[in-house]
Amino acid sequence: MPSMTTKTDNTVIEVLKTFAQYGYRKTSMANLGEAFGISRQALYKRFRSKELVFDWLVAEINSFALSGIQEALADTSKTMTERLVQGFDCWTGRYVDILRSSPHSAEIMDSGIAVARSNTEDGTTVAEKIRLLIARELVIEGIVTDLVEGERYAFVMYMASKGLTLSVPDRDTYLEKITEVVQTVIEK
Amino acid sequence: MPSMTTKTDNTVIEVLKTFAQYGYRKTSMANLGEAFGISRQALYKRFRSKELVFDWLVAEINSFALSGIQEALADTSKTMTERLVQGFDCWTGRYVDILRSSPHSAEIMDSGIAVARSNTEDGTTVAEKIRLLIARELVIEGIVTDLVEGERYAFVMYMASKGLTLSVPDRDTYLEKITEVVQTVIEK
DNA sequence: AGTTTACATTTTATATTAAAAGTGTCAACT
DNA sequence: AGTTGACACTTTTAATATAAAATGTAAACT
Repeated sequence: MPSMTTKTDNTVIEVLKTFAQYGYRKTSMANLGEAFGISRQALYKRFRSKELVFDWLVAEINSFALSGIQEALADTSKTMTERLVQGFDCWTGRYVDILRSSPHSAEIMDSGIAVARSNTEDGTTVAEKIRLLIARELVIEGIVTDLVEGERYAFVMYMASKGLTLSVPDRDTYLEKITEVVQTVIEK
Repeated sequence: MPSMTTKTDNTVIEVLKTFAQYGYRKTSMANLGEAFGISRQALYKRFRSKELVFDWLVAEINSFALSGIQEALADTSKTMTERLVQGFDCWTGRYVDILRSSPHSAEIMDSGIAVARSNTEDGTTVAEKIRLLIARELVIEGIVTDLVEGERYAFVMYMASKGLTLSVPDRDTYLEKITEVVQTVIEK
């Protein structure tokens, strides 16, 4: 797991837990203050509204995913499968327990996805960015011959990862199954 | 598309549409009667309750998926990719438009999945049955060397299909993307 | 950067009703 | 197999008022 990005991360997890527990609508600024470990009024000095807290959360999750994938792919001491599994864990896996144990997961995911759609400066989504990173690494490692093929591989793994989040009961099972997926796709 | 199974199918689609439109809870026996093209009282002569209508719907969808996959895989005049795509369309693709246009899709899918979990005589789920059918065909076609590998391939495609249903706006896009997935997994 | 108390305002939650809609089952009829 | 109209009963919804909670901002203070 990435270490540079894990500093501010406890609050991210706490805030996500809060939204997951109450659902977006019923989460109050007081609840969120608790998640941040500060008072409601202090939270208002950081964020003018609940919506901005949520936007911040999505941005944090996306930036953690992006840097997590980059770190994971860069660790050439590990096998490609291990690197990809770690990357997918940073991207989605680490939230499986929180989201699966909540009845509001669908709502939270939906809102998150809506925000994440037009989230980067250059107009591309985070998912597209990550897919390109994976594709490049697959080319470098000689697993595929060109970027187009690499993006197809990344696409299949990403979609399977999405499907897994619906089927899997916890993060451990997610990691087990995403490993199977990655192996099946890249080890030929 | 399979023809033998398409006879009773219009009502299946209408009933699914009805549940998707109103949500399970707010769907009344009168609504369902309309979907069947009969009166409410006549519907009571076929099903004692709404729950039994829903169970019937799930059973119909599962049996259509199973026979659809079997028919699709049996058509050796087509390429393996075409056969698998047609199979996945019978399994999930054909419901994408209905479910995506409904705000109650998650609710309906959840209930459906719950029923489908313990649905076949031999204790296995429909998904497991279909995965085995695909695995067998992949072995026969020489795409994989053994059943275990075939099941892994089928698992990846199934999970990617699940992920697609969350990402894709309509059935046409689903078909386009599932084709890409199948090609990437089986054409090596 | 944070705390607490305080405030006017808006937004939800709760409780009580009466009206409406849905349930499940008749019988008589096509 | 289906229709319609009717039935007693239960569940949902709608309307209303009141209480409770959350919002957003401020000031004085650590």
